[in-house]
Amino acid sequence: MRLSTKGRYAVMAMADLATHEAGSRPVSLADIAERQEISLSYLEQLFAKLRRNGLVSSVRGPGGGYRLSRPSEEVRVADIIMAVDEPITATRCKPGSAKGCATQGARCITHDLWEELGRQIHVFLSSVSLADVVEKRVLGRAQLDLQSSEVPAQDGDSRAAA
Amino acid sequence: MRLSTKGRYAVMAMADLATHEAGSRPVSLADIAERQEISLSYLEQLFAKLRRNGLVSSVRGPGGGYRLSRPSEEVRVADIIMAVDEPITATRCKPGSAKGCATQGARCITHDLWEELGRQIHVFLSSVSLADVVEKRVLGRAQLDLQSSEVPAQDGDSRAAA
DNA sequence: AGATTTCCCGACTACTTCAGTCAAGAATTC
DNA sequence: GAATTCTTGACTGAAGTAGTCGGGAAATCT
Repeated sequence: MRLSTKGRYAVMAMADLATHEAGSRPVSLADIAERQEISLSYLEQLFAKLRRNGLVSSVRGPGGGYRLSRPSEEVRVADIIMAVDEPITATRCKPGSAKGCATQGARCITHDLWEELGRQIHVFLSSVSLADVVEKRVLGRAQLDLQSSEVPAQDGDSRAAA
Repeated sequence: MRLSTKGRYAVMAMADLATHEAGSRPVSLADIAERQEISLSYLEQLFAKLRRNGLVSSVRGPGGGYRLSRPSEEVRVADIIMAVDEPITATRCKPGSAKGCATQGARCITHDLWEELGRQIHVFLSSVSLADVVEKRVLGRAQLDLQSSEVPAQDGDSRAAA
C-alpha cells in the first residue's frame, strides 16, 4: 500500500462524488475540480484509473460525468488508493533485488516490521468506507488495542508527530 | 510521520547496531555499511541525524564507532524514523496553504481520515522497540481490533497489498 | 610527533517520481 | 453539426532519493 498525495486526491474526489451524487445525474469532473481545487487534467488521469478498476462508471456528452459503480458504503478507502497508486515495489524486498533486502539470500532484519506495518495500514484503510469519510466517521470502526505498552514515555515527544 | 526508504535504512542500521553491540566496543559505520549493503557516506548522513537526536553516541579514533544511547528496549522505531525524516508538511493541511486542504477556510473532507491514519501509524511504530525488531517480535504488541467489519470481502482482492 | 583510523560536515549530482500541463480525439446530446 | 464531456498519450518542471566526493577533526598507536 503506497501513500501519496495522488491517493489522497483520489479519495477527496471520490468523497466529493459520493456527496454530490444526488438523483440520477452524473457528476462532471469540472465540478469536482472546482470544488476540491484539483486541476481538471489531473482529475482525468485519476478517474481513468478509477474507471479501469471498476470503482466508477462514466457517462459522456452534455450532462455526462461520473457515477459511483457501487454504493458508497461498499467502497473501501483502500480500494481507491490501490486503484490510483502503482502496485509499488513492495518494500524493495524482492527475491531478485541485489540491494536493501534479501541480504545474503535471507530476508533483511526489518522485513517483518514493514510487512506488518503495511498490513496495519491496509486493515485500517479497508475498514473505512467512502460513506464513513463523507459522514466523518473515521474513528471507532477500527481501533488500535495496545496491550502492555512497556515503552516509557520519552522526553523528546515534543517533536512533530503524525 | 513520513515513510520513506531513508527511514527504513535508518531502522536497518540501528537494528544492526543493536545486534552487534556486544561488550563495550562501539560499532563502526564501515561494518554496518558492509553488512547491510548501505553506502558508507549515506550512513554517515543518517547517523549524523541520529546523533543530533540523541539516539546514538559516537566514539572517534581507531576502534571507534557508534553506540546506542539507550538500551534497545527503550528505543522506539518511531523515534528513529522521526530523527532521519524531515518534519513533513503534515498532509498539506496547513491553515495558510492555498490548495488541497483548507478549502473555503474549512478542513477538507478527508482531513480527519489522514489525521487518524497518521495517528494509527505513529501508535504502531511507537509500540515497537528496536529490541522487538531485532528479536523479530513485531506482531502481538499492537493488534488491530476490528469490530464488526461490515465491508464485504471484494472480488478484486488479488491486487498486491501491503 | 606522525601516521592511521574513525567520525564529521558540507557541497554536489544522477536519477526517479510526483504533480500537473498540453493537445488531440471520440462519444453523446441538443 | 456544434457543444459538451469523457479518453488518451505525450510531455515537463520541481522536488526528493540515494547517493558521491573531498576535505576536515579527534583519538589512538607506534
